[in-house]
Amino acid sequence: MQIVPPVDRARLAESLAARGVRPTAQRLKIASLLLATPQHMTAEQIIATLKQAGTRVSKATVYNTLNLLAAHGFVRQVSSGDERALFDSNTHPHYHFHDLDGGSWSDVEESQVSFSRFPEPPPGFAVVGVDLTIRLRRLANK
Amino acid sequence: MQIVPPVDRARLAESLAARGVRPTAQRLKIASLLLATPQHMTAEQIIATLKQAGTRVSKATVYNTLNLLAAHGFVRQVSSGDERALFDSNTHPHYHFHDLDGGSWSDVEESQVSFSRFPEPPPGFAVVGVDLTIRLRRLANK
DNA sequence: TTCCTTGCAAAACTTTTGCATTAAA
DNA sequence: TTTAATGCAAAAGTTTTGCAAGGAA
Repeated sequence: MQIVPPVDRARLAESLAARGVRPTAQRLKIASLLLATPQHMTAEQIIATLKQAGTRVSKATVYNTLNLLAAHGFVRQVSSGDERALFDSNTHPHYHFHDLDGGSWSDVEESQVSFSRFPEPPPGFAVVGVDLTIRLRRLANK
Repeated sequence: MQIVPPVDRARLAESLAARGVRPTAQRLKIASLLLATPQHMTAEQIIATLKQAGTRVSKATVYNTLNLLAAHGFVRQVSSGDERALFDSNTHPHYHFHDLDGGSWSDVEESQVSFSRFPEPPPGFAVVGVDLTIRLRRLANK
């Protein structure tokens, strides 16, 4: 199995450069892998996937790159509830389903949720984001 | 400053025993500290607070106790978004404000939020919980 | 050249575990 | 006395950092 990310490397390189991020080979590999589809991956999964594809990128570089991509808004870091950080390639506003049995995450489009009542932020504060995670369990099929 | 938790130790001991949890001195100290008011603490904060009050409880015991209390529903573990786990002494259904500048967390009552649109879980799954975190930033006071 | 990035190993952190000792039922 | 909990240190797991070597501007 070969990895052929449907991401335009040239365009990606431009985006990175436009933010002052030097588009190195390693960064392009990591970014195009993660951005290939809307998905959620841990650093470890990225390292494993790259290795499987014959690309060896050091752990330090993967972590540094993920933090860098997150800092510039190319990916979003999600609190997995477990121990390790998840990186989400969908940077549009959206929410999550979290399958507590299988551990997997999937996206819920923003339009699928609306609030008829929502609290005012405390004085002096502004709302800058809303994280909504819907926890799921598999139904017992009897 | 001395710690005098407004928690009835005898009643707390009963609650623990009722769940088959042996109410040891260390467990009562940790639980009464955390349950004194609705609050959010890390394991490290609990260790530090106990130490400041002259009580020395081992790290292992604090972690074990927090996991035990969480398993029995006396506290709830929250994904802090940072690295370390937060333990929330408010076990009623509720949501959170998270001050990204100060790092502090506060509660939002369940009644403060309602949904006029909410997604169906995928087939074969049931919704077992909803985590909502409203991220805040301090307004620039010009 | 000069500055930035990579990779490796080691360090830092948080949390868990093994095991002898101690406390609770 | 029997079973379970504590404390210590060491282990485990994830993420960061220091630094020499390599690559881009």
